[in-house]
Amino acid sequence: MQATKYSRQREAVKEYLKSTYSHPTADEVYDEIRKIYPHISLGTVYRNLNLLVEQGEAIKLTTEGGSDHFDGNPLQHYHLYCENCGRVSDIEMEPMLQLNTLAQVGYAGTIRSHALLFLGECETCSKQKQNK
Amino acid sequence: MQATKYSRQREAVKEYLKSTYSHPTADEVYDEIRKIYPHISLGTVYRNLNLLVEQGEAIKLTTEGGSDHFDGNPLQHYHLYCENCGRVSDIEMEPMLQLNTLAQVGYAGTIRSHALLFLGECETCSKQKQNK
DNA sequence: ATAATAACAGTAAGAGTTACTATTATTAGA
DNA sequence: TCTAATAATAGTAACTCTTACTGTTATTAT
Repeated sequence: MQATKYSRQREAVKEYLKSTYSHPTADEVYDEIRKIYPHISLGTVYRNLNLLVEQGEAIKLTTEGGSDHFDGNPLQHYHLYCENCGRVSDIEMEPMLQLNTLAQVGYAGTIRSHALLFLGECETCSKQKQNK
Repeated sequence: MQATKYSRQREAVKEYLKSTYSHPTADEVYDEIRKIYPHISLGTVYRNLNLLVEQGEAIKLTTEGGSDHFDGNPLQHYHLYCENCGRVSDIEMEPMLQLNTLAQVGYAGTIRSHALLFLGECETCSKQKQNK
């Protein structure tokens, strides 16, 4: 089997993800980590992000905005995708596990979980539009 | 301004989308339409799919599975993404508009709508696993 | 019929992500 | 502490999905 070896690059990726609420894309993580490890490669960032997701340390968020976003908080919670700036922010709302049950009624397959993404505008973009 | 001209290719794409529940990807639409118009180009399929979405005739579904899926039923409803085969199927369940309200509580930005995607296994894949 | 132009086919290019390869870092054991 | 095994890396190439470009064709209004 494949033992996981320590690496400072992975540690840096993990630390950064755990320290921010910005839900960065792989590219944004790359830009950030390069401040500490200027020679880190984008592939390493992707590999480690995916590894963290596999290990349950992070979550991958697929949006309509092209690139995936990553969240260092693996506890189930919901997000808003800002249709104006593309940023993702946390929504403070209880997980609605009953949605799975409701969906299962009348569905012949198996519901395992759900991904709920709110669409609209983040605080910053909302305020900017008000000032016009 | 840009008047929309008729085209048989677009009509074929629209007809196919309206006639199926398979939630095809652009590539699957391409394969289907080529049976009638063997020289249609993939770019034409993409252009028309996006046009139909803009016109409110179809919906684009972004999943973790790489390519987007398209649905010719523009009325709000939910879907299941099969984590086994990648197919998308309809979930018969009332739209939960109250989710937007719940999310808006305590969120400083603007909630406009939501995308709810169930994850699990479609009927076919569920049954296959039972038979093992 | 003709002229204007939207849409097309075919192809190239772009974005995001993963795969490959030679080198480096980590780790377990002598 | 040195050594051998090997996981992880950097750098780059390749891949998938999607959009953009260009010369040609189809549609539409006159």
